[in-house]
Amino acid sequence: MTDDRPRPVKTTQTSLALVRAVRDSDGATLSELADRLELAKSTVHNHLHTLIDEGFLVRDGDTVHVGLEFLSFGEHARERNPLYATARRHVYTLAKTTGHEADFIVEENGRAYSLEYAIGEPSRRGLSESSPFRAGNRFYMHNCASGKALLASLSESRVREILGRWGLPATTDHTVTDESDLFDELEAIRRRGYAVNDEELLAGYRSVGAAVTSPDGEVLGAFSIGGPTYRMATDESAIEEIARLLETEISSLEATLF
Amino acid sequence: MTDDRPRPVKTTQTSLALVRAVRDSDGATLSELADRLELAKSTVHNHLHTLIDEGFLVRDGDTVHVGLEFLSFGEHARERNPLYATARRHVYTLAKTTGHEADFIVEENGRAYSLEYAIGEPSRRGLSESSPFRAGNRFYMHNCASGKALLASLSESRVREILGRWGLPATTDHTVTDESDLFDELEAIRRRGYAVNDEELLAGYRSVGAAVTSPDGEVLGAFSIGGPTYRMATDESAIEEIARLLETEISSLEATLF
DNA sequence: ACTGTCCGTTCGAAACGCGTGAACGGTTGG
DNA sequence: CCAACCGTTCACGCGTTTCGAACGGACAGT
Repeated sequence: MTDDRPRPVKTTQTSLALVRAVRDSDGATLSELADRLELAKSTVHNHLHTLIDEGFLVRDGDTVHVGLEFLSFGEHARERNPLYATARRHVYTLAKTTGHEADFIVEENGRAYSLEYAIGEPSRRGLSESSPFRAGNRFYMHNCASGKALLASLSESRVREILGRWGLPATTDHTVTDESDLFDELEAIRRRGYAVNDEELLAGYRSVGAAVTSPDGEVLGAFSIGGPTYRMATDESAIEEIARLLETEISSLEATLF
Repeated sequence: MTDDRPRPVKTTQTSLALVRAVRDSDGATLSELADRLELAKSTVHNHLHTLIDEGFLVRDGDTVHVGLEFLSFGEHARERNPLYATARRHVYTLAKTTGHEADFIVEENGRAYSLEYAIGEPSRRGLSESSPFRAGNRFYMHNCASGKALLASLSESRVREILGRWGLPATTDHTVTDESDLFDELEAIRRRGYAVNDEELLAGYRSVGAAVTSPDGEVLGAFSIGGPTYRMATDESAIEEIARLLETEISSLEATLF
């Protein structure tokens, strides 16, 4: 499934690798990129200029940045999701009522993409302390609460397909990396109705997630509520309370899907 | 300035052309794309599969769509703008208080990109009637209100550079297509403090825009308020009222820039 | 002023890989 | 059961990308 059976277009791949590198380093110079990707400067030069010409990159002096042209495509992809407009509102109310962080994610190509994200009480945070999360973030399915909630609603064959494609990479030492352990947990999630992520994605971050399913049983996405461990209590009752909140919010959304 | 002095990477260009075609047709099949771009099916096949493999396109049966991978880059580009978080709130309040459509745009590479967009009273609209606008939209500078407001705040040389790069294409028969006419209008905009777009972008759409400038005179972006002609009155006083609203909102924002 | 070093840019030459078109297998509908 | 559509595969030849070396400009140290 991972095979590039059709001959991959290498040139496009290097262009995209450049764009990724630019985003990940939050702005980079031509030489930096040539070093990092082990390409000749002239090669990078040509790629950068075509990407700049197309609007996907912007130059600011000697450094290049990700261009706003991406926004048009990103918004397009996001709004293609029929649930986005409503889910968005639910994210805001969840964040506001809990005071924690809330987001709505969907599965695409075996990965979890955050379509909307909100913080409940930014006033509590120092200005320098910004969240590592934002809309558009891509996660693995097995190490975040909403991802696990989604997996629990998918068929076993689909889950195996996804795990086969992406594996179970560990991002902390709490990450579940054993496939049968994960299947056990998915079973528990189905019983409980919600999933918990206890520092499995990011040390010091805890969250609770639950999936949205359409009347005909199709899984549409998942909401999660989370925050730093010092604000998200670990005891059963606190978790339960958040889960209950999620469930009522989700069932009110599901009621509109007739 | 428009020259592709450095050899453009054609392969990347066709990949991007494919992605554009997919977005513009809101999902397309391989054969459609091959027809439209006059490429061999095998060529399109290879491009699509690498783009899918990278997450920038998604396949749904025989049709491909824009992938959520774009969202990550789009959000990155958007949040790189230091004004985005605050401007966003102002867009919402402008939309709410006026009941019209409001947006915040910035200039990049001589084009105007909408960073945030909101509708005041969606309840008035039929569900099928959705706005042609959304965040991420890219406009020419000369035929939208905020674009003209931005041009009016830029140096003449920069304006000439932009017009030289992109021209003054007409999108309706109200579009200003003569360069000296436009310069006259920019002068008027500087006097008045705001710009008006009277069906110059889109027939039946009217809007008012004004620019945000930093304390040291740098132009940071522009807000606009607009709507269908049947809701946006054309008489002087109504326009003036909206302009005044814009100005107070903008000066409250500018006050926070110390 | 001169040198060293960094940046991006240009250019010719060489090989690699992209683009092609024809043929294939699968599915749908007449 | 054939026709028409879809996406897929493959070998071949040309075009493009890639490279490295040389260039010019900006800047800092001496």
